[in-house]
Amino acid sequence: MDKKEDHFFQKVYEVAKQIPYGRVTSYGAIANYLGAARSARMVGWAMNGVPDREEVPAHRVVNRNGLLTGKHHFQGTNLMQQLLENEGIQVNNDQVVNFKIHFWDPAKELSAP
DNA sequence: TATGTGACATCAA
DNA sequence: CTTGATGCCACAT
Repeated sequence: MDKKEDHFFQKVYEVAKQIPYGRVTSYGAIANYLGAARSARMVGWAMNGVPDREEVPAHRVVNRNGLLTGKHHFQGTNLMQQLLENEGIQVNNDQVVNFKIHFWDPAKELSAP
């Protein structure tokens, strides 16, 4: 029957988990892919509510400017940056270098099955 | 039910 | 150029 469920958060987790290695995306891009372009904030909110069984690489999700706005939510002070650099992504001053080069657009890469 | 909040995005001055 | 303010939607209390 009609079970709405939190398909919003669920979808965010799904998309985030589909982010390929060495790539990054923006909250707005995910929100746009979900059809809630104006709910970019909800994407970040979903990250804050990531269930333990959901392994979501939130460190691969940054804001529109490629700035690691959510790094404060990670353990340590620069864990998010370290994770990104560990994947070959250059980060300078809490900002992703060549962001558009590493940018991964779900609406384009996933582009509807 | 109403109020507050937030890991964004966009515009204006 | 920088800073401020607003909109937005879903969740929490």
